Amino acid sequence: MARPREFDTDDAIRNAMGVFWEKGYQDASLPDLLEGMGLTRGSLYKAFKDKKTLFLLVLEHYEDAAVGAAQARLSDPEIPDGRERILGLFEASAAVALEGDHRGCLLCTAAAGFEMSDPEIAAAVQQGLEGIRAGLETALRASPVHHALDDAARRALANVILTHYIGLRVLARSHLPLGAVETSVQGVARLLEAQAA
Amino acid sequence: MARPREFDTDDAIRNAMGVFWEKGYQDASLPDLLEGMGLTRGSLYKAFKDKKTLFLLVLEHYEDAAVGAAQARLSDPEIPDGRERILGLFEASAAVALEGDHRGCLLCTAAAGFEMSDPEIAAAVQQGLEGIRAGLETALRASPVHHALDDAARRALANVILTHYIGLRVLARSHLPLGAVETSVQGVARLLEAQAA
DNA sequence: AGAGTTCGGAACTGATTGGTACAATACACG
DNA sequence: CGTGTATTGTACCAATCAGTTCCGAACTCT
Repeated sequence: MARPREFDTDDAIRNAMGVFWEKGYQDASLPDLLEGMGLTRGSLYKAFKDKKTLFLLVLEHYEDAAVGAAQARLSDPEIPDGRERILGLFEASAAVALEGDHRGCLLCTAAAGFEMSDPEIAAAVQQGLEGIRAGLETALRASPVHHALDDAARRALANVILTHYIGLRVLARSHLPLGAVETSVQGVARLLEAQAA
Repeated sequence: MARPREFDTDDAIRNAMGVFWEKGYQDASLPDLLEGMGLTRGSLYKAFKDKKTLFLLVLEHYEDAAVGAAQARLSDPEIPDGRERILGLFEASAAVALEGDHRGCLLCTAAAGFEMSDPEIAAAVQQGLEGIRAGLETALRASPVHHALDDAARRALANVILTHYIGLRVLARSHLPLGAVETSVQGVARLLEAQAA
């Protein structure tokens, strides 16, 4: 009955994700978003209400895309040993950083920022990180060394690996030449070498 | 020759550290700082030039105080086994978080933020984190299991533990009830259990 | 006591923040 | 081919940002 939208909503969210991913929630200004999304103020506020709502949509999309990809890798049946799936995830994370992609992980960056004082954003970030942890637990179930762990122990180990993942992603973002990114895979290997309790 | 300053510079920096620690560099507004430091705009700019310079002084102070305390713990001769020193550091970090102190680590928060695009801030943060790593290496030298490691292997292990430390501190700040803070000590214990290469 | 300086505090600046109001526009439907 | 409706783009808004200016007050030294 009226004029149709000139842009694709999903495209816009994808582009917004790029901006938020690079700059973080607070440091992505509205002009930044408008340029990255290729639309104007009026369109953005009509379609997405406000900056925070847009960010929540972006987090949702990130969870579908990036977290989903990680989960797929962590449950890949073509790699029978779950330990190798986890190592592969860390290798890939380190590799993109070493290739010059210093965006890190959108969720990890958000977790370190002041925007966590907003309960809705905090809930979305928590959900995403729990998705990664769930993927890690799936992989641990497929590890010959760890599959016999009880639920609590498996969850604890997944938490440890998740902590390591966050540290790696923060360091990847920081541009700091500490060498920790390069040796991160050794670290996870070390975590997985240790025998179950 | 003139009117003396009504505040102590070191006190002011300490108070500024409190504000930056809680809110982060970007999110600490000038009114926040003025209130926390108990002085007015004119005084602040006369004494500290600008916000960034003040933050660099705060980072310096943090390195002396917090990083210094960590290093002291990591080289404490009363704990002969360096592994226990490291575990103690993580226990303490987790404990303050579980007691409700969600400030995390000033350096780790800064490392995850956009302020790292400033080279002076990045350099100061790097120096602080390298201080922590140096402390970890010192402790590893006092570990019966690890003291025979060559320099590269010890440094790699220290990097791994540092990565874990950053992840823990970010999670402590995030308020997320992921359970990773509670089990973090297990994680480091796991890292230290593994035999040397 | 008087001269010389520095400090403290408030008013102000220009830029930028996220968000809104509204008019012009372009399309779908009848 | 017009009418109605949703989108678009621009101009605007108040609030806040870091930083500056300036004058009166307070103190030290002679």
